Amino acid sequence: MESKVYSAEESGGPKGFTDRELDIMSVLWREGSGTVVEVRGALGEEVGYTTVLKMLQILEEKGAVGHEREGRAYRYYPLVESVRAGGRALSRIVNKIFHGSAERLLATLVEDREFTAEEIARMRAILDRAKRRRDAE
Amino acid sequence: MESKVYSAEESGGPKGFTDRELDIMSVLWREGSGTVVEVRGALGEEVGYTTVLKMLQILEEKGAVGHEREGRAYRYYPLVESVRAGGRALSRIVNKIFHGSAERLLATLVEDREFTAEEIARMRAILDRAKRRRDAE
DNA sequence: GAATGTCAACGACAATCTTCGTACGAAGCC
DNA sequence: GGCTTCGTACGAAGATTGTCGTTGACATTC
Repeated sequence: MESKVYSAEESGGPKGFTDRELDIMSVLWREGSGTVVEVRGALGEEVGYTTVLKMLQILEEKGAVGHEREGRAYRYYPLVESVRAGGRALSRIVNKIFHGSAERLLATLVEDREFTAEEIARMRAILDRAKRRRDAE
Repeated sequence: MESKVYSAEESGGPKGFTDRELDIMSVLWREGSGTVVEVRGALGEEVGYTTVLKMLQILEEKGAVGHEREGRAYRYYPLVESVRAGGRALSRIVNKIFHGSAERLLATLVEDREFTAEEIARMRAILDRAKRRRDAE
């Protein structure tokens, strides 16, 4: 058997993803894994097969994904969690664009989108939970 | 007199900023404006003068900044608002990383940082305001 | 076993980004 | 006038991204 997941070492710098890279990571996060054909399909087949393959190879070199053999093809898996990537991206935005103010980020977020009453309630619940956690210390 | 602000046309695609570009935009947003020397100073002088100048010229070509003459030097101004850039960056993250769920984004945000009671209160106020605005329609 | 189809690997290519070195012009100084 | 200094403009070099075409290895099918 040979279900080992090959991957490049996740060395020093976990930089952000470019647009195309993010497209591909988004598919892998959503679906859990994917072959080249599957990822390309999820992207609407607007890019060539070899392009998707190349991007996956680049992402693998960066340590963002790994692969294992599945029949004749490779199945790729994300190696960085979406939440961690999201956290880094958010940090960057808060610091560089909103000058460290998460409030301003939230204000922009709620201004740009329409939320249902339920969504707002759940977001409040998230804050309340954070507050209780904070107060408990 | 010649206080006109020269700028490239802000044509179609206002894409995101790369890391270095964001560094520079961040300075301009925070300070309001800056000469090459000032921006470079704010960046800790870790990059060469001509590098900063070049980046500003590229940003100008993209329509992100404009400049006017000040003595012998140029003073650069941001032409895109930080809030708009932030909104675009947030959209990208919500869609590609959090699969469209602003709640999950918020959850990640509050998990990654420590907030004071006041901050949490103000963030709740932001949500309450959004809710009232929503209910009023 | 020859043709066809599937799939990864390799390498090429253009487009950025990021970094500067060098050149060039204008202002001030001696 | 000539020198130095301050500042921009130009262009080049290396790295990375993103796009494929082509090739070659295996399987499948006739």
